Amino acid sequence: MCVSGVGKEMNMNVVLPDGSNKQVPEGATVADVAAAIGAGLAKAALGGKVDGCFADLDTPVSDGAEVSIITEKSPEALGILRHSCAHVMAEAVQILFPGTQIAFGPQTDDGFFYDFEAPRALSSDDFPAIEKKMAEIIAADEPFVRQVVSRQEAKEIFADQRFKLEHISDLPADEDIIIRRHGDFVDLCSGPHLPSAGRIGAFKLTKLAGAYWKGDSEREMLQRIYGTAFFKKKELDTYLYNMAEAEKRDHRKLGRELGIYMMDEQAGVGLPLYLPKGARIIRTMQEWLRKELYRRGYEEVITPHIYKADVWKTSGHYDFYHDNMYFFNINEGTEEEPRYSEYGVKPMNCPGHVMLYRNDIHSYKDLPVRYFEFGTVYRHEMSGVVHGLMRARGFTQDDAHVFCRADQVVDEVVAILDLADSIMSTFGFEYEAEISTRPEKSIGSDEMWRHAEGSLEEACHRRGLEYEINAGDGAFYGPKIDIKVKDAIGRMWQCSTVQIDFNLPERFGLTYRTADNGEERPYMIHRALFGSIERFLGILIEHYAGALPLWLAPVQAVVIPIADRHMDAARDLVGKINAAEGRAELYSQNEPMRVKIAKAESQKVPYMLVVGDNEIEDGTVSVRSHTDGDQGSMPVVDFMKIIESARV
RNA sequence: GCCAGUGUGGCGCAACGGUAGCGCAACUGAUUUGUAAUCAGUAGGUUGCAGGUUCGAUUCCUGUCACUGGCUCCA
Repeated sequence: MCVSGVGKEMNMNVVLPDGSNKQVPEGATVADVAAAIGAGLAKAALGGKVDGCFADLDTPVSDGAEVSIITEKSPEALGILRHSCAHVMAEAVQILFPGTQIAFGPQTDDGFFYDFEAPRALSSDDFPAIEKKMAEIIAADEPFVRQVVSRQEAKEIFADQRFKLEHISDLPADEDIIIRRHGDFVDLCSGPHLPSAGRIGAFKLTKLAGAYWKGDSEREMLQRIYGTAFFKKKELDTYLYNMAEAEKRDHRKLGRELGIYMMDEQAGVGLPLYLPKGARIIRTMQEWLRKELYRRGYEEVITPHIYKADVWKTSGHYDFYHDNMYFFNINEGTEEEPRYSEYGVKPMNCPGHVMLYRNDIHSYKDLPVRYFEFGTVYRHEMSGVVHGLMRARGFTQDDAHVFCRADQVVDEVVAILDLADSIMSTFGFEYEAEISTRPEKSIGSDEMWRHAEGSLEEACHRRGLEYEINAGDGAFYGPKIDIKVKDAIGRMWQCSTVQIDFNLPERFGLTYRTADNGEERPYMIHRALFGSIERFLGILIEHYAGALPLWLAPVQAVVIPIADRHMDAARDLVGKINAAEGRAELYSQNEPMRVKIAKAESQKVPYMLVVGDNEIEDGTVSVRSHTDGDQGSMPVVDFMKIIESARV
């Protein structure tokens, strides 16, 4: 602690987060401290106890208090701004639509939202009016005032706000109730908030959506308004620009423009049809992975797309997954004496692999058994959730099941994580991992869960893979590791999943022979690393904005003859590239070269090869790269090396 | 499944209570072309679908299907 003050006035000492001290005049308030430090916002401790909000700027600071400072640059500052902006929005909505019931209004990763139940349905046409009112509120620059009230007082204050009343009754009885006033608006909210609304530099309402009260689909649906806010207008502009750019990468748009896949209303919802280029990419992905899997001790299997309903009854899908499955009946008797059998289209590949395992007796010495399959599955997803290739009703998993002994689980999971990492780095992705643990409703003993969860964690540690714990979010049949990858606009999509399953080995009665000739149940590990090949492709398209790397590009090069007399030489070059397992196309249309260049560029083809008099004479080719532009000419043999280097 | 919005020729868009227009693409012809789109011409839609209101609807209303955003879901 520092000693005394200087000068005539009595000074006190406050402690800054870095441990240094600051002299402030006696009687200084939180605001004074903030000003003395030159901080935009300050969170001051009161008498040594951090209060956790910004609003009480006029609260005096005591000698020796610890002060933490939040400036506009602090990581939490933007969230505080946005949450405060949510209050401002709720205030505006209540003014414009008296009688509106307000629910919750938190910050999000890139903005904020607030849930309302307005007297009439809101629409985005109301945004300009709401934004105008918000601007007025912000211009008035009133402080957010924190207040601690009793439960009874709170109930009176929120007498006409039924969601707030419900929330009050959910709060622990011994807890103080903190409310926040801003002008005439009052919210049940502990903060923290900005000192005053005027600090909101720029905001914009972005979208209107429905959201269930408390996230419960059994409860009423409210209207949610999303917005975003920043300290500076320029930051908002940058954000909006980036969002617009991201939209251009949407795989649904690029999928059409680049001829990758299509949807047909007549075909049905969520059933993509792959055009030649899309098929090409998917096969390339599969070939790459197949080689990798063979190298890593997997065996490929092929299983049917449909099974008799009995299989699904044994697996449990018939009862627990019925609504998501396609079932049908077929007459296996005669017209006179019909005998109907029920079949189900597979929503997962597990039962097939389980039956393959069950086909033989297994020794403890034979384990692990690793079966993989590019298994196309169909799930009748709810109509509102389908989303291009990311969430379809028919898709192909790079599915595998590992049957192993308890003592092999960690090694197997380590190997899977290693493969997952290899995939992600090969395709150019960063990823996040999380472990989901035992949910409330689950099967299996405590012991099994402990071992399984411990194994997953240990495997992550061994790989040096950081993970978050998603408590209680595991499947009912076992814990899992999920790996998620970001799409163009920052949405996270689950790709890889590694799940331990206590259920199917039990239901299908899987066993292996132990060293002492006993019978033991094997562990079963489900894993899919692309997850869904289609989803992975969707993310890939967005990640590369359609310009796939050479080894994945469906067309690696287009050959452009300058005039008709160069056509034969151009055709020869295409043949040569394709003979070397490359993928080239001839642009033979009667168009000027620059038009062909333009078309190839818009198709994001990695290389454009120009063949004219000079090239034919020299045995060269003029190379233009999509990423780097005109490269001048090079001997054909040199370009062939580039193509060969991209072989899977 | 729920909430809100949208639905016009292959694609991207315009119009709007009075019998739909543009660009790209397509087709035909000309041009034989040297690094991001040559010129001219032709054809193509009863405005998702079904009802209703109206003298008359693509435009208004209802239902339905699909799509978009979000919620819930993704044993």
